[in-house]
Order: sequence, then structure tokens, then C-alpha cells
Amino acid sequence: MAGRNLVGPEADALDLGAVFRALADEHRRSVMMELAADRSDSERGCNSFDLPISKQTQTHHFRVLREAGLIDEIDYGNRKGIRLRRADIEKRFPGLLTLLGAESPGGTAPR
Amino acid sequence: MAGRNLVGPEADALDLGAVFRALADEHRRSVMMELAADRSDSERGCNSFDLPISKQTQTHHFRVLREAGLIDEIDYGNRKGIRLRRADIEKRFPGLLTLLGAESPGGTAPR
DNA sequence: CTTCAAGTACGACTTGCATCGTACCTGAAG
DNA sequence: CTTCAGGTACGATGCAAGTCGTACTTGAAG
Repeated sequence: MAGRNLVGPEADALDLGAVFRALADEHRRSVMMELAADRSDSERGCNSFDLPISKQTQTHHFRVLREAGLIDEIDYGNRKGIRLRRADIEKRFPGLLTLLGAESPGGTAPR
Repeated sequence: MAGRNLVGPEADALDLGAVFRALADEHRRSVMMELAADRSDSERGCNSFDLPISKQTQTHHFRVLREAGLIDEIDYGNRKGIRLRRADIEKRFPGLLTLLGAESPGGTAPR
């Protein structure tokens, strides 16, 4: 019931390249922008982001975000929780979340 | 002799996605880290970065950085100058250059 | 003029990555 | 137990991007 936390890198081990690669994708960036804009940092369901892509692809994107150290994934078995690692990101890359939170959600269309 | 400035996007038109995509590449990121760390913002030759890649690929990378709005390229015909667009970047994405400049040059090895 | 170095244009190759189809696992509700 | 929805694992596919080879252009030096 408690749900186990899937592991990501330590706060000091966050790699800037991995972070930029994670944020280079439009869908992952929209997730991070939503998380950064919500100052309550509450745990969210991973289907609460209305991503226009299949389940398998969503799994892939959340995994990339977790492996970059940007989010925690809490595994409940048949459900999954998402939480922003705000403190760790702010410690390692101060100002990054401010950039994301300040960006307008549907503003910049890719391509 | 004066060299003409190759055009990039306006300061307000900088796209966060394009910037993250540009910074996702290791070589482009190392160029930007060098530029961000040098507070004098002097114009540099594009062969002053010791990139372990061919001329053609370097041309490609500098083009990506310019089209993302991160640098200016000054064309002298048989030579090219590179200049960081520090003011425009700071205006649109405050704190981004601080992140890059604070990163250790050969610190995090990708792959 | 010729020569040379720096850079670009174009194309080909290769790798990486986003996406999805199929199958399987997990936990809750009947 | 069975059923069902949420999620994952594995593989295949298609496309974007990094890389380089060849050829061409530019400007300076001789």
C-alpha cells in the first residue's frame, strides 16, 4: 500500500546534459512546466497530464524524467505517483524551475 | 572587412524548446559553457574551442546555436566570429547562463 | 595570377529517440 | 476465482539529428 519509490540519481549527481536532454522533448517539458508551476508540490497521478500519446510512450517519458533526477516515481503496483524533486533541483541547478514555471503552457509550438 | 552578422531570432522570440534542444548536445553545451564562463563576452574565433569533430560538423553546431538565438555569428568570408548573446538570453531566460557558467568544463561525462 | 587556410553546401551514413503493437504484470472490485 | 483498468517489458518502426567525405567559395598572403 505504501508504494515504493523508484530510484533516481542523488541530488549532487544530477547531470546537466541529462537534464537538458530530458527537457528537449515537448511532452516532458510540458509535464515539468506543470509541476514547476504548482508550488504545492503535491503528488500527482501520471495520467493527470493529458498527454496526447499512448501509455507505453508515457511510461518512457516518465522514466527519462526520473533517470534525469527531475521527478520521483512512486510505484503502487497498478498505479503510479509523480512528484517533483524541487529541493534537489533547486540545490543543484538554482533557477531552472523558475524558467520552466514562467513559461506559458501552450505558448511555444515546436517546429 | 566589417563582416556581416548572420541573423538569428529576436530576443523576445527565443524558444525554450529550441534552447534546450541546442544545449542537449555535449559539444554545443561545452561551447556555451566556455562562453558563459567568460564574463568579458569578447568575440572569439570558432576554432578556439578545440572541438574533437570535423569542420563540417562544427559549422552545423554553430548554426544550431545561432538559430536557437544563443550566439551571433559574424561572417568575414574566410573566417567567422562567435559572440554570446548574453543580454538577450538573460532578458528572456534569466539564470540560464549562470547554470552553464557554474558547470565544471570536463566534469560530467555523458554516456 | 597562384596558393593556402577557413568555412560552407550537399549528400550519405549511422545513431539515437519518440512512438506504438503485442503481451504480460499488478491490485482492486465483483 | 474472474474481470478490468493502470502500468510495464520487449520489440519494431519511422524520423530527426550528429557525423563526415567531396567539392566549392572566400579572402589573405606570396
